[in-house]
Parts: sequence; structure tokens; C-alpha cells
Amino acid sequence: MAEKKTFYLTTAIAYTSGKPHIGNTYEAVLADSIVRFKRQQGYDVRFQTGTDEHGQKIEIKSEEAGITPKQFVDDVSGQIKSIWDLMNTSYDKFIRTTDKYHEKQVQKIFKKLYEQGDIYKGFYEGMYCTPCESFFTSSQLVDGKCPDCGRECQPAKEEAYFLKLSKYADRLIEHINKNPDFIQPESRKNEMMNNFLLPGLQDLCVSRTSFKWGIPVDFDEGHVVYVWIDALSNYITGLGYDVDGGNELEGGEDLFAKFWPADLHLIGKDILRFHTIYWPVMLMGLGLPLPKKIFGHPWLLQNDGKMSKSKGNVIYADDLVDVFGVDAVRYFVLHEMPFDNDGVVSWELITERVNSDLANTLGNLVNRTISMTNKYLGGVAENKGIEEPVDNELKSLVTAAYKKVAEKMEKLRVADAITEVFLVFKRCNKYIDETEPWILGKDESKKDRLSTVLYNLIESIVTGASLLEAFMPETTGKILGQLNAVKKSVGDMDKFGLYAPGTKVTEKPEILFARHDMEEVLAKAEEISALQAAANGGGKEDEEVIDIEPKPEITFEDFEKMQFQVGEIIACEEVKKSKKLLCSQVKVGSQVKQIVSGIKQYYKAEEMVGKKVMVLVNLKPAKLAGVLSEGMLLCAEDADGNLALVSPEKNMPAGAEIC
RNA sequence: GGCGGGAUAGCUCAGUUGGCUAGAGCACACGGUUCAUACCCGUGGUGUCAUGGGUUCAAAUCCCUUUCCCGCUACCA
Repeated sequence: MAEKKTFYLTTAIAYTSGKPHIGNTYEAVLADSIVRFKRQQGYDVRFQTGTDEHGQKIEIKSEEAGITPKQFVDDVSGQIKSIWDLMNTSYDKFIRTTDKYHEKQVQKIFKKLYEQGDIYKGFYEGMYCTPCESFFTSSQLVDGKCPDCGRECQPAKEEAYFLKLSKYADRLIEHINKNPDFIQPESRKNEMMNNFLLPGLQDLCVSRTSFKWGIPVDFDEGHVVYVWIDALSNYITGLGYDVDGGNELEGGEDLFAKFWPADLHLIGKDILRFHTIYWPVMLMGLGLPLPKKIFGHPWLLQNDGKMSKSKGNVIYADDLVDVFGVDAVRYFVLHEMPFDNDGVVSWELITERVNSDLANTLGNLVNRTISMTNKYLGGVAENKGIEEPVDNELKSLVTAAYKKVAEKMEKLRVADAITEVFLVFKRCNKYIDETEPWILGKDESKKDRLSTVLYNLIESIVTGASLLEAFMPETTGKILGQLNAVKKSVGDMDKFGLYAPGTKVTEKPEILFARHDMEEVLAKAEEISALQAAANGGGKEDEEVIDIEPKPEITFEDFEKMQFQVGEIIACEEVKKSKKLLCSQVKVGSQVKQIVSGIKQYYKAEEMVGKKVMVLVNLKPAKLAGVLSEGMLLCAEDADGNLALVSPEKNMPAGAEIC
């Protein structure tokens, strides 16, 4: 017998800084549906997920909590795993970047790349964002803030190691061009090409000395491996990869030899750059083949206002599961997520979907079919061969369904695939109307026709339920259990009439999906929201405090170098060529300075005029977007990056010194 | 500023290489039905296919204008 075809899928590993919300959970469920489908198709599947556990952010958070980083990540990683389990995700491997074998291999990978010159030692000088763990050049900063999260950055200089990306750029460009499927959806390919690859890659900083909670660089004390080499490597270390050969075996099997290269890296669209550029370069450095496909999926967003723990409106998978059940939540996230646009999740939307698709279309179908079978046929429907033309319409749709589902799944169109399955159930409901079993049931002479009708129905439902397995495994089991039917294999999906003669359905069908009253659900959501708010700051309106990384102490002399004055804005206009800049004429004493600031998002040019604000006056002038700026307007900034100008608390004349 | 994508029914979106009265789901309305979880089935849209122009026998579909949205990216003292 030939070896089974293998299929290796990974998700991104989740960062252990806190409980994952429904958007993160979506990725695991999406991955699960894909691998379950592959298993059904007979592939030998390996599904790996896990947690990313190093970094300064965790070092700081654990310190605040008064525990060690390891204790901290043990706790959070456990929480994440339990949500993945709750969602019934069938991963084969849950890797943690604090696992010993992983740490050891990361060190070896780092060393190997260093020894062959792909990693070199240099200096990193720039602005550092702690939450994002990223360095930026000052020119990359947004108002001196992190371009990713908008928070404060600190100047920092570190001795650091760099990965030479330029060396492999040409090979990578060629690979991407030759493999149009490598990056999915395709629109993302252009972004990577046009923004990074074609303009030329800058070398990537791959070590840190500013924190300790990471995998040490074993040949240079003080350095730890910075996130990407650590995190991305999980895809191979989780298979037992060893840099020196002699891969670790699992159950006597060399999983790396068997499963690498990965068939699919499933990741969020926000980390495509790392997976389509840095990771391939690392692999080339290691002399390993590249993964076959990388899919940057869109996100499930919460649309009802800004997500905020203190407001209590963050939607978590376990809360949804409490109300609707696992498969309902799986159904929702899979169905609602388009292929390349972000989807929306809310309590209203999920209630509508559950009621209409799961309770009405599917649940009620199973229920009415079983009821009729019991009522008219003592629970046993058999094919008596009394056919009518409508039967063929039903049969042809049902027997063709698997192929359609498979086509959609092949293209990773999971939402479309699940819709195809539900077309089967909808057709069944229509068939009931067309055949009117309750009328047949009143006429003893039509009994064989009735039996055939119900048999066809049950057979169709069995097929539909079997197709549903990848998406809603529990429901598949429940339906088949109630019908006492055997799950159809992929090879039998296009066959009709496998439901064994003489099989008796259950006498009391259990409600598969309850209908939910919208008002009740929303009330429940309110309750959950209140509890959440209470747990995160007593329900107070966003009175979060913000901690930023302390800067080194300065002397009074340092302070005196800076000249702050009150400035009155006497004119202001938008900088045409920029999305963020306003250009203000600011009266400071008797002179007028032109100052450009990145606050267009928060202030309109008109409303700026007349404001008295705090100005850093003696900053070296610079050109921004081609416009001269002779100072800086000072702003306060919250955690979401919203800005507020700073004004004197009482009216003060323009030019008044701030000291 | 650069590159890319989008603008179609109240809402979410399909519309393949231009071709017959522009579609689906949800919501809504009406009709039918009663086996079932007040469910299911059917019927119902005068939609300027964002805008203005062009190519064509024929354009939502191709080309150009304008406006507005979104991605990525640069700049953002």
C-alpha cells in the first residue's frame, strides 16, 4: 500500500500576554476545520499550534504580578490551551517556546547562521517600543511614537546581531514569482513585493541585550534571541528538527522528514511579512525547503464600539460557548469570515445566525424528520423503491455536495464550503414540502411511498451530517447518533442509499440547537460585560493608567536645555501631501514659528486656531513632508494613540515660559 | 506621496474571458402548509450596478475623469 499523503498545517503561535479574544480563537478554529477535512480525505495530518512566550513585555508583566516570567507564561499558556480545547481543536502538537528542545534548537540555529555569516554582529541604534518589542529608526516613528501601536518609544542603543536578508532576496523573489500560490490571498503578494522585496531589504535585528526573558545566545553572554528566530523556528522544532541532523524521533518516527516542508502556515494578515520574507530567508540559510503556502487570513472584528476590557465589551470564546455551545460558535466564526475581508462578530449577529441556520434550517430539519419517522413508521424508514421525479433532484444535489465542498476547501474558502453543506439541509426542507409526508401518512396505500420519502431524507441528512464533520464535529456525532446511522466516508459521499435497512431512529429527538431570544441574549451579554468590567477596574470609564518605560534620569542641566513656551496658534492648514500632518503658525512671544505636527486625525485645522498650547521652542528645525517645522507641539497620548494638546490651565500670554 | 484593492437591493456580498428580463443570503411583506424548535415552502425590489465621458452591435464587466472608502508602505521633531 502506498504511503498516505501528508499534510502539515501550523497556526501562528499565540503570544502569552493575556487571554485570547474571539478574533484570536478564530484562527485555531479555521485551522481545525481545514485539518479535519484533510483527515477525512485520508491525509496523514499534523496540526501544530502553541504559544510564544518570551520577550520584554512578559518580563514586565510578570514583574508587576510579582511572579516569575515562567510562572506567568505557564498560567497564560494553560489558559490558551484550554480555550483551544474548549473549541474542540484537534491539534496534534501544542508547542511552547519555553520547551527545552525548542530552546536548544533555536540556539543551534542561531549559531549555525552566525557561523556561516548569515548573522553578523553590529550595533542597533534607534527608538524602541517595549510593547511591540520593536526597534525603529527615528524616521520611522509616528510623532515620536511607535508606528505599530502608537505608544511611546525610547531611544536605545544596543549591540546586536543582524540577519542578512539581502543575501537571499533574489532567490526569494524568484521563488515567489514561480509559485503564485505561495502567498495567499494573492493581493498580499504585491504588498510584500512592492514594499519590501523590490525596494531592497534591510537587515533584520535578531538579538537583544535590553532584557533577559528570552533564549540566550549561547556564544555571547548578555544577548537573547529576539522574537522572530525564536518564534518562527517552532514550525520545525516542533517536528523534532535538529540542526546537526539526527532529528528527534516521536514514536520512532522522524516527523521532520515526514512533514517538512509545511503545506500551510495559517497566520493573521498582520504577520505576513515575517512569514513570507524573514522565515523563508531563515530556511534558505538552514538549507531547508520553503513551506508550500502561507495564508494571511483576515480578522474577525468587534464592531460595537472600541474594544476595551474596562468597558467589558471584549467578546471571548468561552462566554459565547456558554450561551450558544461550541459548534454554534465554530459555525459562526467559520461562516462569517470571508476570504479576504475582515468579518464582524457581535452578540446580535451570532444570535441571528444561530437561530436562522442552526436552529431553524438544520436543527428543525433533523427534528421533524425523526418525528415523522416515529409517528408514521414506528421509527424505521426503508427504501421501498417508490420513486418520483423530485427524488432525483434531491439525490443529485446531495451526491454532488461533497465535490463542491472539497473544491471550496482546496481554495481555503472555508465559509463557502460550509455554505455548500447547508444547501443540502435547505434542499431537504424543500423536499419535505414537495412530498408532503403528513398527507401520505393519512393514506395507508401510500405507506411505501412515505417510507421511501423518509428514507431519502434520512440518507440525505446522513450525508450532510458527514460533510459537517470538519466544521462541527460534535453536531455530526449527535445527528448520526439520533439516526443510528454510520458516518459516510469520503468515498461514499456520492453514493445514495447506504442507510442500513431496518435501522430505527431515536424515539425522542434531542433539540440540537435551541432558538435564542435576542432580548435574553443581549441581557446575558450585558451581564457578562458587567462582570468583565468589574474584574477590570470596577466598571469605571476607561480610567486605566498607562505605564511607559522609564527613561534614564536626567540632570537639571539636561532639563534646562529645553525651552518650553506657551504658543498661540494663529493659523493652521493641512499639509496637502500628508495624511497626518497639520502645519500651524504659532505665535511665541513676538515671533511666529511654523510648526508641523502629526495630529490631523485628532484636530481639524480650523479648530486649532486660537488654541494656546505647550511648545518646545528650541528644537532643531527640520523638514517634514517638505515643509519646514521649527518646533514641536506637545501632546498627551493614551494607550490607543489618541492625542490631546497640552494647554496652560489658566490663560497665559503667548510666549510665557513653561518651567 | 508610492503600490494595490474596493464602491452592485435596507444590510452582507456573488457576478467567470464584455452578451439574453443584474443575482444570493439575511431582514421585511404577503400567500401556502402543519410533520417540526411560531418551523418550513413559495411569491414580492421603479437597484441611476459611486460619478462623468469613451470603445463596442452589446459594458456592472474594457479605457480615461472625478469623488469617497480600505490594505500595505513612506513621511509624520
